[in-house]
Amino acid sequence: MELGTYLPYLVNRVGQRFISDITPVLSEADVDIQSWRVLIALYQRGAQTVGALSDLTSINFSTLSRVLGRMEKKNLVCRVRDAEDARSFTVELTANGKSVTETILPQAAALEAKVTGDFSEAELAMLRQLLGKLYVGLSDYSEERDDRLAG
Amino acid sequence: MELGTYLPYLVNRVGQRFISDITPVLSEADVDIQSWRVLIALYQRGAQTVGALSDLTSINFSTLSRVLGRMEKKNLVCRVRDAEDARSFTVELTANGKSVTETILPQAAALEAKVTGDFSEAELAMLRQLLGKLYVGLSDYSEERDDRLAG
DNA sequence: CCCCATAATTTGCACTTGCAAATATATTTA
DNA sequence: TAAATATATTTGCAAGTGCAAATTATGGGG
Repeated sequence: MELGTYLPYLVNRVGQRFISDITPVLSEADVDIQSWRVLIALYQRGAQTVGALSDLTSINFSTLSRVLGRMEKKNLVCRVRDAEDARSFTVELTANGKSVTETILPQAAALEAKVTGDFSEAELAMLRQLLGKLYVGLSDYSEERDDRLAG
Repeated sequence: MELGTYLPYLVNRVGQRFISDITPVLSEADVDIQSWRVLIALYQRGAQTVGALSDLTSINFSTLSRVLGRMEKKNLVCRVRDAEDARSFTVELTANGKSVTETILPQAAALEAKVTGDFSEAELAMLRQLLGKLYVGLSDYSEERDDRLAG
């Protein structure tokens, strides 16, 4: 096996670069990378329970709980008891959170456009599709493993 | 912009899944995810300086320094002063490190094979190529930014 | 109505992380 | 050749992280 063909390596390397490239933009807005993930998720998918948000962002439950704590302090989100199931909290963007997101979003989009400048539309579509398909494969694998453990 | 087309989101999600899927295998061998990255890099590319290893693995310098500390304690790697430049250390796999890597590697390969079971060879090749291309785009962007800062 | 099993979220704790400053060595300069 | 500058790596510190245990709340059976 060669490093340059090892998928987790290729994926991780790109992920890290994305983080270091977006970090200066985020610092400007005093938002950390995890909070940014939460902001986009909420902005694009609307209010969510903590659990749903954890699925959506791939941020660990307890970590997310603390990320939300930080975000609440900065008045980016608020947590309200879910009306239907009082065990859950519904997390929603505050007006300020929405506004901060709308400040960062165009810069993030510009970054994405810039770094994919050499891609054709077809290549971009293909990359997105393949990443989606890979995610499905990985998720199926996780579920199989969990089922095995559960008996 | 939609979450499902936002590249950093798609990439990060896949990266996280890879981590959670490989973690049980690594725990078995008492190796953490960062150490695993270092092990593969050294195994496939041979001994490296700390700096080269940081580039190769995308692990932050100071973090890597401590990861190497842990790995040394577990007798996975050793650091020797570079013969040509005594500022550098050369990091090399120990016999034990090599053996641990060879235990994990087939399982990691099997995981990759399993999660890409639905991919054609062409799709796999395409995915790797596009991730490589994206990495180049991201790296060019980082360099431009650094140049701008440097004046 | 109360108890128990279950589910959603948070917290305690020990450890990891990244930044910036410190250390160690190399190279250039005057 | 001593001082100044540059490069490679490590460390101090203040957060951030994940696991497992604790907390808060639901819903069904007695």
